[in-house]
Amino acid sequence: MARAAGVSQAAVSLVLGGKWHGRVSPGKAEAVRAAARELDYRPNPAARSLRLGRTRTALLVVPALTNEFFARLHSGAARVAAEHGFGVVLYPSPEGTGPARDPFGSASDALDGVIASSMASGALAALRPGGGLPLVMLDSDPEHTRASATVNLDIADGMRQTTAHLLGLGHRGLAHIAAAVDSWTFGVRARTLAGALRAAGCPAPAVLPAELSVAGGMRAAMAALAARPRPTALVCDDDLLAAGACKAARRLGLRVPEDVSVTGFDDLTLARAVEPELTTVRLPAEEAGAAGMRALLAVLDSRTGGAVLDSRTGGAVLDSRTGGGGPEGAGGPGRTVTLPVELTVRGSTGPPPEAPVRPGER
Amino acid sequence: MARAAGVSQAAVSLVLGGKWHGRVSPGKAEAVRAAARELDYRPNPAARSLRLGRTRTALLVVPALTNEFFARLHSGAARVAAEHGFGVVLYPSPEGTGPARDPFGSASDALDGVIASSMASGALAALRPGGGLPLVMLDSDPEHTRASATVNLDIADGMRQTTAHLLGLGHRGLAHIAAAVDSWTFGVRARTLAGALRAAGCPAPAVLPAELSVAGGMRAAMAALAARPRPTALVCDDDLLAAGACKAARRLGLRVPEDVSVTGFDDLTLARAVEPELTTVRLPAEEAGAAGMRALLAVLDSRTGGAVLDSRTGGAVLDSRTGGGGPEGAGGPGRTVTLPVELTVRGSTGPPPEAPVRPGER
DNA sequence: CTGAAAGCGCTTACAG
DNA sequence: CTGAAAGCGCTTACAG
Repeated sequence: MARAAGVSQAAVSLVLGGKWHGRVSPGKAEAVRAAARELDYRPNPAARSLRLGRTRTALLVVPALTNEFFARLHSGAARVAAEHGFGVVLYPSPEGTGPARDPFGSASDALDGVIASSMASGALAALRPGGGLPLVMLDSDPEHTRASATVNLDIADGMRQTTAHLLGLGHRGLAHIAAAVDSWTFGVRARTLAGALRAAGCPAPAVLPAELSVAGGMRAAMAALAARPRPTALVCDDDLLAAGACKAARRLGLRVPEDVSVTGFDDLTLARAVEPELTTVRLPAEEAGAAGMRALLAVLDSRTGGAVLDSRTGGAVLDSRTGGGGPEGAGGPGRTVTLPVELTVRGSTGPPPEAPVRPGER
Repeated sequence: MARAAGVSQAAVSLVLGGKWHGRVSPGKAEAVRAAARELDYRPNPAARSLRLGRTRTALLVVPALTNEFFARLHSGAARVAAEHGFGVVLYPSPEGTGPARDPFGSASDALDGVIASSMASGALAALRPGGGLPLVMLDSDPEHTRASATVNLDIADGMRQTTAHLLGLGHRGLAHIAAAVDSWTFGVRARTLAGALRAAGCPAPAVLPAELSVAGGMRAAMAALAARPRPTALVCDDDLLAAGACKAARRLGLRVPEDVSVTGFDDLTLARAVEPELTTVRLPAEEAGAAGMRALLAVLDSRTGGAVLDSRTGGAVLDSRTGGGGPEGAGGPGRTVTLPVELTVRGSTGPPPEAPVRPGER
């Protein structure tokens, strides 16, 4: 551009790249900037990528973007990426929670790194980015060693809060409407619920596997509520399942929460649309996406000696983190960050029938 | 790659590009393919883009991906894109339905084309892709001349079906819970509803603007239901608003549909999660996204003399279209395609109180 | 049919 | 401080 527009040739690169001090005279630099402004010049990213060997592009692998949780996750990741001149490409996964098959076989862009969230257990092996691409795992088993960093939500604590809330209300007979998805995040929910009940001296929960949808939750809850003695609370792995559980109760002539309490997970828009509104664990999805992207950028930065972040932001990645990520921030290579979650109590839970809260028990 | 792996140099390009017949001997061609398989070779897309001047990347501009409608739209567009070796990048728009400010100022990839959906009226002017990038509009004013093609949903027909359904049940006093978003799609809904009621000799509907959310719908519906005579049906621009309207009714001690009927638009997951389930217009969002991408690919193809599609699929774009796009298919340059929509009747509508359906009136 | 070369637009050493 | 050049990995004319 500047060849025609003003002054020299590749001084443009130096000036626009911000590394001209002591290499280009101030007058020339200003001329370059003026010309760039004038022509609305933008460096060709393909040429840039070819030269640099980096693409400023991250792949985000999620089970399904039509799930609001993952849409929020994407939103947070894309925001942070954009702040640093990065793009996000989504693995075009088919509908459903199936794992990605071969994200790297598609004609996608070349990638600088990968962020994968909530993958099914078996899908980890399939994640084989060639050439040692940095991989950040979200909502996944921190023991997975392939990951440069892991950003998790405190799923276990969310389930503990849920259980404590129900036990505090006086419930003893719980059923678990469990997502029929073989992933770490749902495994934690099941184990934590079972463990908390055991610790409280309650009977083990009935476990009803459910397809991850409103209809699936309804079917599983119908079965759960047919058992005798009937459970007084249904702990659902997800708000969709919880909405379905509420429908099942109503269909059976039971009132929520008077006859049966229902809890969810996620705090989707849906949680406040249904009646009664759902008691659910709010998961900071957008923050998780943002933290995941920050962690990836940090890994990239450390591998290139600061080239990733400095070129645009002066390396402020770790300063702009969303609070709550623990004292160490969004996580450097190999680290695991766990974001706190919080139970939001709404109308779908109450004391069990014929068993009012005993004073002193919370 | 093949330099080290097997035979010649740029014969690789010919062979892998599928244009080697009569230019490379069959033996060599096979050797190249074997080597490529062996090394899991993939051409560097940056180099390819630099050379070709095309990036096989489309920008999808939507108000907010956390809205399920747009997530589905994206899903359809991404699927078709992937089938043709294209990528989709999303404009990283902030939450909310605000228009995109400057999709092209970001450090995004270079683009081959743009698909924009449901933009606010004022946002059209801001859509200024440099260099005459092809633009496909979705769910937008077909009069907008900047677009190479337009893919619409038959919003007007959906509203007519809704109105006919309610009038058929005996309703005469309708209120319109209208999304407070200045876009073509919501303008059509308002005009069509008003027109249909006028044509039927009914009073004009009260129009209550509402923020596009459950809470917004609830607030507007509370106001609508405070009017006297009270409307017997609330026509909502969106399922979120409809869910809010149901909550408002319940809060006022009114039953849905016995005391007041409620209709929505979109057929989101939410529509079947609430109780009663929503009567709503199902919008084929994924098909619209797919048709939009097909239209864009067709434009690109015509501009490059077939290079876009032939290289991978033999130009089968227009053959693989989802049915229902009208006799002309997904649309060539400058054309408008309108996808049909269908009212889905569920539990949130019924006869008005004290006005049973008169026999013969549908 | 085969091979050597040009050139897409950048960035970064490398001589002046 | 300035300028001319190399080279990232492709694709496509262009001579043999």
